[in-house]
Amino acid sequence: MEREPAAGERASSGSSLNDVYDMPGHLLRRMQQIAVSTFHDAVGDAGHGITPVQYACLRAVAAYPGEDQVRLAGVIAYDKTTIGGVIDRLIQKGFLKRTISEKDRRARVVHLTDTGRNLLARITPLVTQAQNQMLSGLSEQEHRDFMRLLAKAAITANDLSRAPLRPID
Amino acid sequence: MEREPAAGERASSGSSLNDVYDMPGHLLRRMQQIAVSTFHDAVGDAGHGITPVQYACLRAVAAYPGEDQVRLAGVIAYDKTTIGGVIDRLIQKGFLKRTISEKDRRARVVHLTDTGRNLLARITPLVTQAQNQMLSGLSEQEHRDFMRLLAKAAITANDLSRAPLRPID
DNA sequence: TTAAATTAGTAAGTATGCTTACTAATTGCA
DNA sequence: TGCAATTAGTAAGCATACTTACTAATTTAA
Repeated sequence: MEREPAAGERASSGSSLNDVYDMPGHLLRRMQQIAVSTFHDAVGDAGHGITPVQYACLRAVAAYPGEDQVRLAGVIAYDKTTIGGVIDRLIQKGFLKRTISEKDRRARVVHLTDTGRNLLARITPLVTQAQNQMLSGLSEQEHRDFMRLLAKAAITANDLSRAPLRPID
Repeated sequence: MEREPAAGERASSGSSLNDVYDMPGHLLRRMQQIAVSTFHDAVGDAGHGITPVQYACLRAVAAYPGEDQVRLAGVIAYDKTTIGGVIDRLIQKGFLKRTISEKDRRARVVHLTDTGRNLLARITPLVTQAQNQMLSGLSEQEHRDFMRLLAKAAITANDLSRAPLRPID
């Protein structure tokens, strides 16, 4: 009834791409999963239910106040439809405000509220702590090497993603 | 009306964690985004709409045919509620079949169909190609270093995620 | 200068990836 | 043995993260 899988279809214990565990895609998904977990563990109730994506969005608005949604999306490499919903929820929570641009009536420009600014200042140290905890299995030298290679890979592959990073200026 | 952000809240151009771009969480999210894009670009129509997550699930079933959903989830570090939906869609597409376990009537055991096995064999080379393309900005030595550090980080931080890897055996 | 092309944003649809809460089945222990 | 605790799975809810398709506003170019 049930055919056994061919040898090549089984997980190998070798070190080539025969094993899912050796695929960058799998390991990157794992690390992202871990990043989200440690974010929530570290920020906890201090974040009023803020998510990693929402945190990055607040950072982007803090760095570029008064920018429109498309440009903010570019700063952190979000899809424009994604950032719309993220901003909706941050407005709902009282951390952002959105107004129609005076220069271009299609565009909506975004600003932090005082509450949003306070939240950002309050949780940023917790986020930093989570970021370090996530890589605590690496030595300091390994940590530096890893970050360098990760940044290099992300920069050179930037245009391969659907929502590339588009820096302002 | 609008208070300007304090200096510490602006994106710095330095190299510490003051800048979102230097945070592992941001870069890992970026690389995951890139991984998903390159997967779809490489697999294209040959995959019948298969996703990276569905692909990993098929690999897990190929490696461990006849396992139940919880153990399959553990093999690839998926949440058990996530893998339920993934398997639903793979059954819908005709790549998997699910039956009630004879040993434990709570459990559902999963097998590949012939169609699923064929798909897996057909697209695996394309997936491998995508995995390499994603890291094509790194030299061969950097690629090896990166993979070593990525695997080390993922292994040591395994229990920090909500759905840790739980190998069978 | 007006029509075409582009751009900003939203809407609807699908697939992760969690959370909490629940049912049903099994296990363990007093 | 019998009841409590555990376990497998699903359901419902929410937040990314994309896709395609659309409206409205602005730019470009003939």
